[in-house]
Amino acid sequence: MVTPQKSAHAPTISQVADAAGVSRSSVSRAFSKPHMLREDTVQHILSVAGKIGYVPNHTARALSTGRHGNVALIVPDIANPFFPPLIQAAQKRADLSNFCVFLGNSNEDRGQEDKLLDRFVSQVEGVVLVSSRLSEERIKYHAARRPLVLINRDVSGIPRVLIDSGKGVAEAVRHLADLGHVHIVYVSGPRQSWSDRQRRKAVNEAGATHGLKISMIHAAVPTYEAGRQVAPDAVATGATAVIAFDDLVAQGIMAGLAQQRVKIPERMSVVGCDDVLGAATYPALTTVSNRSIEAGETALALLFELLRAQTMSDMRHVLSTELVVRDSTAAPALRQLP
Amino acid sequence: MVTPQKSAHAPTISQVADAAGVSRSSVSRAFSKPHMLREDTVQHILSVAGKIGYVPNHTARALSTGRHGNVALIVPDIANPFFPPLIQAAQKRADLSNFCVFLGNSNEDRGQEDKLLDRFVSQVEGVVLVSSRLSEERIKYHAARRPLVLINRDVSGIPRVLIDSGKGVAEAVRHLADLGHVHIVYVSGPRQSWSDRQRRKAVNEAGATHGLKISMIHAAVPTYEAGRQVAPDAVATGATAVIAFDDLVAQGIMAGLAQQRVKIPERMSVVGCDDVLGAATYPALTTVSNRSIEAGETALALLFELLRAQTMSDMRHVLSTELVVRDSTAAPALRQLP
DNA sequence: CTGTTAGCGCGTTCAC
DNA sequence: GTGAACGCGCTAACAG
Repeated sequence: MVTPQKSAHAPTISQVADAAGVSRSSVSRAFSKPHMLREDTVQHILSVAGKIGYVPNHTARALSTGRHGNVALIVPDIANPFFPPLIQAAQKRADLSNFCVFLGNSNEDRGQEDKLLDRFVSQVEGVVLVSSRLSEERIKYHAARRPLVLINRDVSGIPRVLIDSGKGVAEAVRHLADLGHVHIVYVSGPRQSWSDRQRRKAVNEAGATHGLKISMIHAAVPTYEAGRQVAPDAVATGATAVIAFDDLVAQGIMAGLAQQRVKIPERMSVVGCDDVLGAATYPALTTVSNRSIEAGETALALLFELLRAQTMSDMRHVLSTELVVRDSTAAPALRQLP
Repeated sequence: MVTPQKSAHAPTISQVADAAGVSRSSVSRAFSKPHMLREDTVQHILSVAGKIGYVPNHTARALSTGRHGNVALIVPDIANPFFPPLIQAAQKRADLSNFCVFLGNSNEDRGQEDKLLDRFVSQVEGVVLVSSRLSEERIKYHAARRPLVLINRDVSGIPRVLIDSGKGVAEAVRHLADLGHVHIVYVSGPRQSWSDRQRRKAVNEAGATHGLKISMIHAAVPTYEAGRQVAPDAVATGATAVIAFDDLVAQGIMAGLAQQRVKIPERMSVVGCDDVLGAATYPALTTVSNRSIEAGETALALLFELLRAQTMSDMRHVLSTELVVRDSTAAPALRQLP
């Protein structure tokens, strides 16, 4: 039998005070502002507290100070491999400042995101919204209630960290042009995605610069399966190289191509985005770095700065990306066999 | 400029009371026990509250009631694809009961895990520990402070949810035996892992049952890279099939084999575990299902039951697994070409 | 340096 | 059905 002693009330500050023969404020200080007490009284109090098994009550402290030592981190889909490293980094950074993080999963749903925010607001000091699906209006509403930092969402007036995949994608286009490709296809991602807009724009612009023909195909959702399904369409465009919205889609495309016996990279070059797969595909995927870890760290650093300064000029931190060349790209076959 | 109005205090229950011309207790009741008030006064209070923008203060309520509406979920490595679905499921289940979840990442470090627990204890009503690295003693200590449920850790007396991969692994061995394999190799995972012990035991026992020769190889960490590195060793054993600790290792092995031009499944069959990759490998990986989603749901259901009942008989919920046959296993080549 | 006095915002007795 | 008083555990003034 398990009998959690909920009733066996945890020791309070008063009990420690009595046992140590001091006032409650002294006990409080011994824990939060030891430098205000004499060295030996601190030791005495701490030892008595330890004996009794006293642990400061976080909730009571928060009610009194308004400081909870918690931040909220909301992502659209924790199962998407893009986010875990970001979350981990954010967590690590928070821990450094002795903060705990509430993780929220909006499930790509703005209603859910709104609801989470409401539930969190009264127990956190700040919020980080990653790839928010909220309207600008709602974002501003929440930002007015609590310090708030955005990742991969560009709302002027709200501190934000942007991963600019544009540069990396442009490099990818150039890389392909250098290899001798003259026709490439971009497989786009979610319409509402800020990132997709960046990438599409970069493909078009860089394509124009290098005089390439650009085709566009749309993958409804950024998943392996969606990628697999559009693979034939990609081949049908006549392009000799494909740039996918992200690595998952790229991986699906590679599988689809393999099914059709289209050799990679000989007959078709493939480029991913976000580098979430590492070299774990075969052939190893050429992709665009993501810097999501730095994004997580930076967002929290920004948030803590906001908390400290109480005010902050319109911050817009952009992280650049670059191409990571592996084995899924090569010169097009036709050029090699003149 | 951004100026979060920390000082623009959120509306309190008193302000609502004044504005609505009722006492504070009435406002309190309107939110927590509406049935104790007349229908129209509830409506009135609620509408006034909405107009003012009042939101009940979670912290104050928790201090008063001892109920926070939060649970802690601690995992060893959020970036391991095994956990996100579990976390997501747990979150969904918690949301159903209007609970928020604190996510903790122990980073495979028991010290960190202990520290997280201490930080969480005073702001959560219960805890779920996934694949805990803590000693039994510490687990029992924490379980005595708060209702606690374990996932993939078997400590008698503590409610626990176990994913028994043993059955699925046994099926895998049998599957290979049926295909005609007579010598297989198991690539093991972390020594401290409860799951690895289950799997190794199952391989040995099922191997004996079917009269197979079993070799053992150890991958220091369960990663793609570790798998890739041991691939040659797996070939060197002379086995015609390999069962890997998990899908990541299996994927690494597949890459390593491909480098050596060892065809899969013709020259070597590969079986993974946990089914975290879906069919996203090429060839699609035969693996053992994981049921981590149910584990997450069940653990939270158990926890809420514990919270409700205040006591619970020694619960040990085990989830069985099964083999998922895809394309990475086949009859050994030697048998096919007599 | 240390003790005293007020709250933080809310839920919960009790009377009315 | 509704209001007044008290307490949850702690910290922030203010004394001394």
